[in-house]
Amino acid sequence: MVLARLILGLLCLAPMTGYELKKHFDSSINHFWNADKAQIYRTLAQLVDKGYATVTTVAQSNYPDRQEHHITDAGRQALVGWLSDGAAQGTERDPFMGQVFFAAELPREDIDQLLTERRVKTQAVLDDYLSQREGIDMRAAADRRSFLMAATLDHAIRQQAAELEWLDAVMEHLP
Amino acid sequence: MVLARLILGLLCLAPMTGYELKKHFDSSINHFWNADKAQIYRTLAQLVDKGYATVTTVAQSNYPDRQEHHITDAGRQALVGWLSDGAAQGTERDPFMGQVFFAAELPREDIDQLLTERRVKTQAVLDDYLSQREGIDMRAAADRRSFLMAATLDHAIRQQAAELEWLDAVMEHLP
DNA sequence: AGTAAGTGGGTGCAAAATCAACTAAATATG
DNA sequence: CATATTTAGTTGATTTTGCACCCACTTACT
Repeated sequence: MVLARLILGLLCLAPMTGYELKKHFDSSINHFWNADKAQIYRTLAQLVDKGYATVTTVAQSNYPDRQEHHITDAGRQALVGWLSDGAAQGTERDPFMGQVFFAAELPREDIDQLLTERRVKTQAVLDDYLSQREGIDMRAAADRRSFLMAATLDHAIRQQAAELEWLDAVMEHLP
Repeated sequence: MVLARLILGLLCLAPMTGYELKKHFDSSINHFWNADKAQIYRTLAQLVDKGYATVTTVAQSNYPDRQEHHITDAGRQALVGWLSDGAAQGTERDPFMGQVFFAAELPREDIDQLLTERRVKTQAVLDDYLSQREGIDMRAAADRRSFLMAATLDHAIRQQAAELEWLDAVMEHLP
């Protein structure tokens, strides 16, 4: 359901193929959502037969035909409906915290390793987000759309930074 | 998969019924995972027929029989295997950030309302976490197990606090 | 006396998500 | 020249999750 709305959101910015949607998910949406391509294509099909999008086949000289998906007015309404229906509350879900919660089953050095490993990964994710942000933040304050999109990336950056601080605190005080 | 490990982790602390597991999820695990009770009972059944747990029916005078689930050695090994298999990296997934990402489709006052509403909810979640922490932090530094369990709650608290700061920043600078 | 909430355990079903493979041509890289 | 990678989309099988319902009995509330 959320995926359907996110796809509508992207189609609202520009008509797109499933393939392009997948690339957007991998590049700009990845900090708060991701999706398997099979799931994207199937959701796209659902959107079409609900009347939220239409398809037009665009032939290309060298590459396969593009199945361009265009949002309809009904689709735009559905999107706005979702946005107006109140702030969503996603259920927290982090397998790593589960590992930490039960990490006492491991010997001390393995716990340290677990935390260190996560620290490396978190730092890598943070670096990725920071480099993503470099491309946008100059004109981000300009229009509202860009500002809000950049803001979600900032959120992810803050979350990763907070996690690094937490990891350091845990590693320092672990008895 | 993750749910199965979390259940094993809880069974590792003490033998339990599905009902008790659900209560643990709702009270102490909720800041990083939650689970439907149907899902818990089914996963429990899977654990039993994989040989990771055994059931013993304990009759009670007044209340229904308890199907007490005990972790086996194989179960303990599976748990430790998961913990040793490297730090998990959960895929970020927050529908609210999706709403923010596309919020420019809404008129300005609706955006403010969306953010304000989320702020209220986030504050409520934070308050809940803070009150949960009050019951544990005195002896939390004592043994490693309690420390690690409390640490995951601290993580959730930091995340919620970071989100509040972010929300305030967004509301202040939104063009 | 009647209703709610708690204890304990389930079933059925439908969405949603994941994994893996398969098609098929073009272009880039070694 | 051979092997990836990119473009574009599809199918099948399986797992995970969520929601709604059902049983039966007990204690607490009003």
